[in-house]
Amino acid sequence: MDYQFKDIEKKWQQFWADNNTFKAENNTNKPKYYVLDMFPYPSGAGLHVGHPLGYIASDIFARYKRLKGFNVLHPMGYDSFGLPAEQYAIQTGQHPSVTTEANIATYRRQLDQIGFSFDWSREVRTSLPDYYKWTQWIFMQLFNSWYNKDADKAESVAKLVAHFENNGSAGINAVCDEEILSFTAAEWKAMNEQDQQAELLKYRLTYLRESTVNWCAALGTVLANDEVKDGFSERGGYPVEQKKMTQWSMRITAYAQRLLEGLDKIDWPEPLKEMQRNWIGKSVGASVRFPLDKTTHLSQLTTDYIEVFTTRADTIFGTSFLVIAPEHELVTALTTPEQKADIDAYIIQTKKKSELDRMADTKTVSGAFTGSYVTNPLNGDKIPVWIADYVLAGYGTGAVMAVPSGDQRDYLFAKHYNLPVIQIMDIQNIETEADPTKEGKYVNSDFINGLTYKEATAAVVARLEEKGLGKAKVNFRMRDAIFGRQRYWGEPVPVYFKGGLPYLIEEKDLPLLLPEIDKYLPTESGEPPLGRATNWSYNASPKSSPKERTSEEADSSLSFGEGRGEAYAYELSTMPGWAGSSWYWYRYMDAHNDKEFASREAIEYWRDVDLYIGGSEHATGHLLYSRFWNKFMKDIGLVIEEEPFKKLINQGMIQGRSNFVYRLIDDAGRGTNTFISHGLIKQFNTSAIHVDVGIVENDVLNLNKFKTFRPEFADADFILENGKYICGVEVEKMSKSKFNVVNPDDLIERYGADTLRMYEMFLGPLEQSKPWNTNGIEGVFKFLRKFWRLFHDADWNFNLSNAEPTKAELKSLHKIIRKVEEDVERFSFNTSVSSFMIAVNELTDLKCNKRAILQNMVIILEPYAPHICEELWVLLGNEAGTLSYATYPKFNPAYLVEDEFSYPVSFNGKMKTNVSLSLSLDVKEIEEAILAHADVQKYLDGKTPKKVIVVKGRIVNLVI
RNA sequence: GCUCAGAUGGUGGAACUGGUAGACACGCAGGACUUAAAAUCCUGUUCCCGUUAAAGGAGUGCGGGUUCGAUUCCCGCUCUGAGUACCA
Repeated sequence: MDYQFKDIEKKWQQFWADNNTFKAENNTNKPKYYVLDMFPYPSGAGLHVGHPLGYIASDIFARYKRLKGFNVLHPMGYDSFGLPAEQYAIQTGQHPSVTTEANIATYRRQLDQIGFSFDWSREVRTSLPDYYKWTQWIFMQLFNSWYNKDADKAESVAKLVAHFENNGSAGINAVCDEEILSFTAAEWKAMNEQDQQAELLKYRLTYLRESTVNWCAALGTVLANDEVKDGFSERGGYPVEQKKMTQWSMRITAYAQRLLEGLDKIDWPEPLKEMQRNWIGKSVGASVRFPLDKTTHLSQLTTDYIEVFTTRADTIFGTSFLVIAPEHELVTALTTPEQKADIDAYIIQTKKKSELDRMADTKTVSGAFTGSYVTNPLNGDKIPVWIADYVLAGYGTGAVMAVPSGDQRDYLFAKHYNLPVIQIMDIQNIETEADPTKEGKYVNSDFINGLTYKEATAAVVARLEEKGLGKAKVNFRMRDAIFGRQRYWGEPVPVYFKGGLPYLIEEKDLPLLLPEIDKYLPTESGEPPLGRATNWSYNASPKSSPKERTSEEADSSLSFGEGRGEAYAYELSTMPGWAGSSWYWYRYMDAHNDKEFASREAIEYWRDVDLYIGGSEHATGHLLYSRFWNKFMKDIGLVIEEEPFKKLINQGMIQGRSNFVYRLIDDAGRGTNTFISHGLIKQFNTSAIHVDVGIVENDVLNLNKFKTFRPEFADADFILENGKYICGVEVEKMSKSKFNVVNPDDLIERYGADTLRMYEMFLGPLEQSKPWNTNGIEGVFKFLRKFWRLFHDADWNFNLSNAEPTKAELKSLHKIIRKVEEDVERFSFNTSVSSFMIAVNELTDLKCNKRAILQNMVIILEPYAPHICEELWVLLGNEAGTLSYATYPKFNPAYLVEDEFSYPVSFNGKMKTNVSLSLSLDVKEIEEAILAHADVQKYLDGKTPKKVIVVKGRIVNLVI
């Protein structure tokens, strides 16, 4: 039989499913290997050819490792809480769980037909109660922990309380809110329960705090910084504004330094690490206190100084004014009566500016003088205090010392408002712009005059510390992560409120189920959708989704919780999208455990992810939060490894490749029904129209299909070139409206899954972004047919010989063994596809039909094209289902050694000739034989070369 | 603006630590088989000059450098893509 991919693929997919062929064991003597994909959000659109790219790569690697004798964990699941299902629910009333189930079914069908070796028995879905039970449980652990800076790790709040009871707040060095109280043990014990809880909340790793959030009115929720792009929501592109709200936050900043340091120990792409480093944004500098000038001031001030953060403490003598953010807490107190009108007007003007305006408008200088002064802490100079919106309230202390000679923004501000510009370096050129140089010696700088940058910085910081007016300080750009969303379709926060303070529900009551509600919209009073819930309940039986829950199961219902305003009520916001994905790789280790998130034994065996493949778009979201939760879980002894993902590969984005037809425009400017081939459009007035890539092959339009593409094209005319209509091409995002979505189902229907898998790899380097182009897929399909043919005779009978392989056949085999091993280990899958083609071409030329060669070929090819290989494996007489655990053939270099070798000979680096010699020669003999050769003599033309260079015993260069 | 990645035939791409640039595939051209088409197979295919064949020259975005030898290393520039943005 010819290669019948449809029958073969269906048969083996069924076999793998029926026999749990890829089920991973938690107890074996084999070494473990954990290959993880970023699990998908099951969207309604299903998979396009870009989605499986990373999954195919990881599947090849997982299958390869299995053949190499590893116990491989290669699971898949769904990140199934998310906005689109909820948006759909608002529009249609369809419960999000129903939409989600349907989408998952589509995803599963599409994934199955590509032939992945996933262990589906470990599937997870973040929206199921038996999963989010543990997401809630981890939230509770975070709530019950604080960060001890002295131990540099998270510790339990119980320990903190014990310390308070014995020693008061003294001796605690914590990452916490700024306005903590200081108290003795006796004072602590004298506090009432409510005050104690309020104080503890300032230490907890997940805590409630009023903060400025990114509010998206259209989505009715807050968004994390990484969910906002250019002032618009990443999902949906709605405007986002700043708003003060009381929100759950995660104290990720406690881990800033460890998140930064950990990057040096993991094998991730450098650009991705760089993105995380920038996001964490460590800057080393000093905080400096500028004492307020009491002669100008103003009784309501509660502080004696303004604190700034600077990375250039050495420039302090160049400070000619101070700028604080318009939102700074001291603004009102600092404003003198004469300046009040100016300041108020400026604040109103700033508030009106949207985030977008502020960004578009970075060149305009604006600000206002408060009327107050501070003094320079080192020389007592009187310095005016201004407000301006180029200073951000959220970074550092929200105040800067302005050094116009060294900072361009300060320079422009000083020029605009006629403030002094003080030169501080002898070689500084400040005629037209600021010069931030660190070269040269200081001038106009008191006791650091004449020093260099290095000496000066240390001297200034030392003097500030001596005076108690400053100290060296490290600042991070990263903010604590907002952890609440005003949405329905997410994990309920396992918290209720009493007296306005949050308390955890009891662990034994987990999970707190997502209640049913009548409408998926905020309440009339503006509460999140969960404000509508009247039937909160605990403890669903495993596997049930909210929709499937029966009334008996819900009989532990509690009927309070109308809203946060009640004396005793549930939290109404839900967790953000990243909650469920921040620990899911541990659940795969022990997916059905209902006692723990994963058993200790499972965690000790699997430990961490050896290889993680996914897109770089998660660099500052999922990948950062996961590292954060992992470090926390390690601190409290839940897991073993400091970093969760040892090696990470980013697969590139697959872009769309759009095709265009060109409609002729008539003299009146109207579109006609005549279409011009792409090569001829310069001669006509045309307009480009997207055309479905499905009716175009190799950029040639199928005219008949085009006529049925849309009714108005039914009687289209064409102006052709060489009898063909050639379409235009452009690379764009893959999207339905551009008619450039290529569906894997169609390709599998036409060429089969093995061809699709190999073609996706053949397309180019895994990590590189590239447009999808189906044009070359035939080549891979032909290759698989040739491979099939190697095992069959002219009448399609399976026909192999047991004869001894020839030397040439063994050479072909061992070349490919070595090549594929090298390629897979360095994730260069595209080049190994080419090497397979070369090997099969060679074996075809040799008319090879030797069992000893071809059985090994089947094993090597299995990771790439598993279906055809399974089929051939059984035809070879092996038991079905044993291929995945066959022994990978061992490379033997002896087969590649040749008797004679053709030495390329170059003259002054330019290739001129080849000389065939016996391989047994040593370097000296090669030199002599080369020089004696007639062709070489001809090129030398009587001259003697100055030098003869033999490289790696293979290449010869003569220097004349 | 800053940071990072990249630029190789008509196209996707290969060349691993500096050592025969263009593997492999698509496309294209020609041929075989066929009544014909499809399928399959064979040959050619970087550019220029030339041709019966040969021989020669140029060539990895641009300009320099190091080296016997550079797609690869160094310096400067152009362009493209990604991330980030008043971060003090």
